[in-house]
Amino acid sequence: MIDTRELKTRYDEIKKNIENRFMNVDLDKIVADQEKRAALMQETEALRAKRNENAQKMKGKLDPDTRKALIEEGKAIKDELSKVEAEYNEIDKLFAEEARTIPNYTHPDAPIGKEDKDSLAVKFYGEPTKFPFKAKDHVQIGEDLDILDFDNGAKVAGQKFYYIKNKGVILQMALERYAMDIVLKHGFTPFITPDIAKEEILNGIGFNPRGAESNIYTIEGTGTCLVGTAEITLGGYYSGEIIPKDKLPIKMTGLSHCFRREAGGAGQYSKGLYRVHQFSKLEMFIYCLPEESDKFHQEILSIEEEIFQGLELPYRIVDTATGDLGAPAYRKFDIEAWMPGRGDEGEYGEVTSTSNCTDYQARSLNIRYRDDDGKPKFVHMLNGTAVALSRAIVAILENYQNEDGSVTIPPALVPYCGFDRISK
RNA sequence: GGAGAGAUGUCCGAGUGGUCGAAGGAGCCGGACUCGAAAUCCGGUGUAGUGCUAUGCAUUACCGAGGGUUCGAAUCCCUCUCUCUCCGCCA
Repeated sequence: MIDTRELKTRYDEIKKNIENRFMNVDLDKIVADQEKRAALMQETEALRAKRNENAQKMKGKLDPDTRKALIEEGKAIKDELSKVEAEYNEIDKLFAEEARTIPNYTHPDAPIGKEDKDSLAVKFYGEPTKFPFKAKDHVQIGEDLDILDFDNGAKVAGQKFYYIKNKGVILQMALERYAMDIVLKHGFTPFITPDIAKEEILNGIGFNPRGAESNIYTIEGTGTCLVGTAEITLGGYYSGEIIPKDKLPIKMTGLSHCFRREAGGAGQYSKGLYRVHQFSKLEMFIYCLPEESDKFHQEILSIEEEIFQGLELPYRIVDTATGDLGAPAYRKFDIEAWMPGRGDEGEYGEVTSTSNCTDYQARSLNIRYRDDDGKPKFVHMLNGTAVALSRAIVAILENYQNEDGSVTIPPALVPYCGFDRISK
């Protein structure tokens, strides 16, 4: 969440930001509730001070009458306090919920716009792959080669689940290791994280585990959820902690399964592996000093480029429009790889995403560092995809397909695969 | 899964319902001593709020988390989380 003390001092900026993000947040009501809360807080604290004073008076030996009078006074204070406290708790809870709906501030250079198409393509790498034959999509390629099986995935687990088989398995493992090696070269500490996290962590990262539009699977009666990304488990790792300044930046990379409900996510553009309920992903995560987060955001993006350039896949980088930013993100860059089987003649499809969430998540999760003046301050937190295995496989199968139905393995992956082609 | 023990500040650790934001130690910061250092001695040293006559003063909350009992809770009761020990089961 943002710093609610800034609701008044940066009111116009916050209001404008909500408009730019096309969000439905009633800022004036939140400010009014904040004032109500402050008034009730003062009242509560004054009563508590009276209660404490009354209790102090009763420490020593007292004659029975004085003692009785003090107890009566204490009881009266207690009754009044419990009423005021109840009112305060109600408004406090409401205000906290409302404050959480306010999005993060936005980087001044982020393109302003409502939708996906308002996002700005800031870089193109390589030429979209062309074939002298009619290109197939990855579903057809994968099923023909018997490396992907959607039918049995649906039978056993349901719609949008799949099996990976045969050399497809080796391809996925090769990709994992290939990406891991590149990320490690840049000084990240590797993790395999839990695939489950507590709701409070989800909330702190900015995911809403509840509600009809939630993309999160919750596990009935446990207070926990299946993670949609290792961003959650890596970001929760230091929750509640004060990190010594000299430990920063902390760079982590985590492999996890990712589970997403994707309610209403069917259709042409999300077929096959592109949008599924479960996939594996290697995620990068950085905790750093506030003044360094823009720099590290660029570093994550450049590592993502290194991974996709190494695979020799054409892609573009998109600077995400304000209306498409998640609430925690201050700025977000996506890499969209060329996917020849997407749409009629191929299209770019998202394969990575990196966000600078500044101190928005750190404030909710209470993650701080001790500054030179001895005061704890909130760290900045950034995340980025190293490789989302399912989507990377879409891009590889479609770009490296051959007319005979076989798929050439990208040269960078051959040492990891132990073969250079998948054919029938 | 069963039985038991525990969770206190940066760390270790004491704590009989009121004199406890919390003994004692370590660490850290400042000072004295020293040519300098070590040792020693003296002083200081949590976090998050709120109010105001604002580099300060006052006040509230925080002893794993959340409830409860009480005039008053680190201390008593309940629930939960986590850690440790033993048993069972198991890749």
